[in-house]
Amino acid sequence: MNKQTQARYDAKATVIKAMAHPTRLLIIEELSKQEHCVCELTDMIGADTSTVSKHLALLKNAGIVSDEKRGQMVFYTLKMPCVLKFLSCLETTLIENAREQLALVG
Amino acid sequence: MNKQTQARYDAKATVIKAMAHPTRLLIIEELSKQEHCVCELTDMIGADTSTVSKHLALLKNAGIVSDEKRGQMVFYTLKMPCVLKFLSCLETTLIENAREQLALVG
DNA sequence: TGGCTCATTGGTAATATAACCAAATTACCA
DNA sequence: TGGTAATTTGGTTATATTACCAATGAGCCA
Repeated sequence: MNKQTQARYDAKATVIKAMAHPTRLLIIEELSKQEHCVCELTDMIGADTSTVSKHLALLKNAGIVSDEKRGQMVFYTLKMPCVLKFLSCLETTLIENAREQLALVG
Repeated sequence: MNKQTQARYDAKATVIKAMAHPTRLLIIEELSKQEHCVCELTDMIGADTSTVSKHLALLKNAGIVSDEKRGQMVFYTLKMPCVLKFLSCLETTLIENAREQLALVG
């Protein structure tokens, strides 16, 4: 395979990998409604602050969210709204898949 | 967090995780053009057959592709066309991100 | 300044992923 | 039936991911 083509697949995979975690999906969906500081997200998620911070750093690195420091707090915003369409398509597909499974069973 | 909500995030993450690999993205894009047998995909990818087979099993398990055996060969088909829209949105975002990076430098 | 809160970074251990080789399975055909 | 090709499965090793704790950095205010 072409080197440039490979690089493009790698770049896309990096972004998708950043989405590929339940906690980070929750973050994305919450940020799609409104911006949040790390502390709010930490409350919602119920994990250690450092864990949440690392998830956010990963999302930021992938270009999915952006951050802004205001006072002591850091607010995160969703930067890539098109991921939402995908997530809703995913939801639909999951429901369909479940229906199929059910049909197989009886 | 709610147990059911958590389960939904897990299910979505599973599908996205299945996409989160350069080789599997290549497979998805190729299958979006037409069905392919494992041997054809193996040629394109240039990895061991067993490696490709495992990538395909993962995609199938996630409900992204489906397979059909015809003779000795197994043909794979894309089952979730909406992933393509997402990939093109991703492409756009990557270009935008690159432009931003460039702007920061020069 | 000193102490408090919010957030990030470093370290470590447990788990998950991914590649290859080897072996097993399935279908075809001489 | 024996042999060959296409796939899958099992095993192993190297690497990546993730969670938590501890320590650090940054901003606020009494």
